[in-house]
Amino acid sequence: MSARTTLADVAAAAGVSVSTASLAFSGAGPISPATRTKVLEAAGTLGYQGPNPLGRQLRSGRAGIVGVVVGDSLRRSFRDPVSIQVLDGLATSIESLGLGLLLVRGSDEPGAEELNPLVATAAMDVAVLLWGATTDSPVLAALRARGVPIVVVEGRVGEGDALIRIQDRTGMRLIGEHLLALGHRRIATVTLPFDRDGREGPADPARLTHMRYEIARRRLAGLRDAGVEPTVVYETPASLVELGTAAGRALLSSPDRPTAIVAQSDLLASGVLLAARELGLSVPGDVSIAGFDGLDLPWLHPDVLTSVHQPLQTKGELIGRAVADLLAGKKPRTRTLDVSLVVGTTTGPAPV
Amino acid sequence: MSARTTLADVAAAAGVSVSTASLAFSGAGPISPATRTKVLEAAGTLGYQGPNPLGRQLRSGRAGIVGVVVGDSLRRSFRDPVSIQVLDGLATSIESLGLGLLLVRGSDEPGAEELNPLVATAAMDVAVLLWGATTDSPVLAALRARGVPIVVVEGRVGEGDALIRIQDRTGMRLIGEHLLALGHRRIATVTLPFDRDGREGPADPARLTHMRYEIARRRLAGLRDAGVEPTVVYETPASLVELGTAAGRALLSSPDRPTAIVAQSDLLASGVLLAARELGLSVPGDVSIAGFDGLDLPWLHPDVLTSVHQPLQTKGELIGRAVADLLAGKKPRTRTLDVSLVVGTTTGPAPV
DNA sequence: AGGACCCATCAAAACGATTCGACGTGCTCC
DNA sequence: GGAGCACGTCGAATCGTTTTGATGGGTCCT
Repeated sequence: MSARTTLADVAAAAGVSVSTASLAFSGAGPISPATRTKVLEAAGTLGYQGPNPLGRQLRSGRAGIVGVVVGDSLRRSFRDPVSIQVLDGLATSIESLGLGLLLVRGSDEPGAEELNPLVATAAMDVAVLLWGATTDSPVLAALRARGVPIVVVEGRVGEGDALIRIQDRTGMRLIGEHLLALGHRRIATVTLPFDRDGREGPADPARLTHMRYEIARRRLAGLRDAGVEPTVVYETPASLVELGTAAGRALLSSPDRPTAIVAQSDLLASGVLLAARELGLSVPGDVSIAGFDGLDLPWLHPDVLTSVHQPLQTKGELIGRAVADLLAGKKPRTRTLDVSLVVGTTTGPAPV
Repeated sequence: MSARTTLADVAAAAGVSVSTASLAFSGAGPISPATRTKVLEAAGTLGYQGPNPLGRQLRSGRAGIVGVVVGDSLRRSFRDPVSIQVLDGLATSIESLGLGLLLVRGSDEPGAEELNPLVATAAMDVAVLLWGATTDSPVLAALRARGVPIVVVEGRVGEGDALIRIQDRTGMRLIGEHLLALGHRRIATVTLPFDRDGREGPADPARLTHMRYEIARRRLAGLRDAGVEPTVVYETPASLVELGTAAGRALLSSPDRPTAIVAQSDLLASGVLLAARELGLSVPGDVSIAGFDGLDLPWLHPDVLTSVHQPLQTKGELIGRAVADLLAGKKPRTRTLDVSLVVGTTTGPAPV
């Protein structure tokens, strides 16, 4: 018990060489069933639990680990069911590849104050940047310097990184067209953060010109693609219900109240919906509300959000496939997933 | 680029021995500032990004990784904010120890159909079983066979495992006393799963006798400690809002409607609350509702659940400390965290 | 001036496995 | 009956680092 039993011990006990014992476990290479069972029996009596992963890893040069870099606080990152579902798909996907999932907090502050040392030192064969990596992210730089292959999700991709994303611009265009067809003309939008400075409130034109995060930018552009010019672009610092509620209160109690509000996430949209209920407004009678992501939010009952569904589970699996491709030495590619508009109970004809 | 540069290369370039180069990086042992910078410069020009973790790990015998075993599906496990917050606390805590967090799916089906191979093969220095491990869990058995030190959270502990838990029995007693003091006599309870068979609905006495999961058992016992004998014990297969709603509908539309409902989690309680609203019942006028965990649920606005607060973040940190202790070779202990009753807007005097 | 230290450096031995090439067998085929 | 072949086994090298014990030169003390 004190000194862990090693493959050499097992080999000695079984009366074979270390290499043969190794073959008995790995199954690679020819070995007679007789010796194989002999080795396995010896392992059994010695309480040997299979080859030490550390030794195997060093020799093979592979850690068997995929580093998943999430936002600086897990609590904040995982408060959004979107992340969870993607992570779930990813986990099952890479598990079937025999890989483990290392969770790495990684602030992408370009000030590079203090980079999580794990990013630089932890053993990982591939890294997945789960949200909106920006090109100036120090995490990205550190990983690239280490030569770790990178999969970026919904961000801006650098040379040689794989990218997985959805058609969010198209999705938003669909919502815009849907609302226009219903006769809406005064449409406001509640957006995801433009930048990491935590700004909250209506964005002035100047702020709209340089948006750091791709997601907010693309989704806003999608709305414009439909020909919708939002009366107000209300920015939030995170995708949280309470921030949606705050935005909803502000937008819905203004004198020139919009007839429709499009939020860039379902969590924000549900906040807006709660604000509308709170103000005694009928949805969609007085105001239509649409979101993005296609989450299942039971506590919104009996309402069902009109939203753009993205295949979150599939997204995770696709990330897993990208990981496998990179490990196999294939060239990194960009894959874009389809989305679909699903009309719920929260959008209807514009009030006359 | 093809063959990764190694410490030996750096040493050669700097004109020193490998051991000296190692010292330059690790900082252990004496080394002159001059040679140190010389080595670091050589590393810089060669693009060497510090010692290969795999080599270091093999030599030191430590992977620098804590395996966190969660339920069989991340999506289901992390749907509850409770888990997220604990994980967040744990992540920051072990990060400060310089350790990484390996997420491992682990079904604890005692049938042992197919154990996640990661449990048996992945490199980890300590394992944390995040929810309600039962003593017959094959995951537990596999880890113990490997000789991996184990921290169990809210489960039944085996010999030699550390255990972190909260005073949930006391917490439930507090809720029971609170309701009794308000004059409630017909009190029903909505519970977490007793077992993993997915049963849903009122539990008959037979079922109450063998409850596999500690949490449900202890929380139910706490209510009884207060002298409350629930009129109905409504079991749910998971801590989900919609299951709470279903339970609430059933309990609140029955002829001998209870005047108070205690749920074993805030998510369940909020579901019950939604059901009450749906049925047009006044809370707490017609029925009082209490939960457990102390979550911040903004979408319940303007209601605030009466609940027992448990220090989730602290819990995560405490798990981290237990991990550190085990790594330092200290003897595993059991730590129990305090809880406190926080009265919200959802409980009031029993209707006359 | 000589001996006792001390400090920086180095060589070599782990750490635990995988894998390549070599080496015997025992068999088949001509 | 001899040459060739396939199969199973083994020895040795290798992965990249850390760490221990030894070595050498310099400094300080007596």
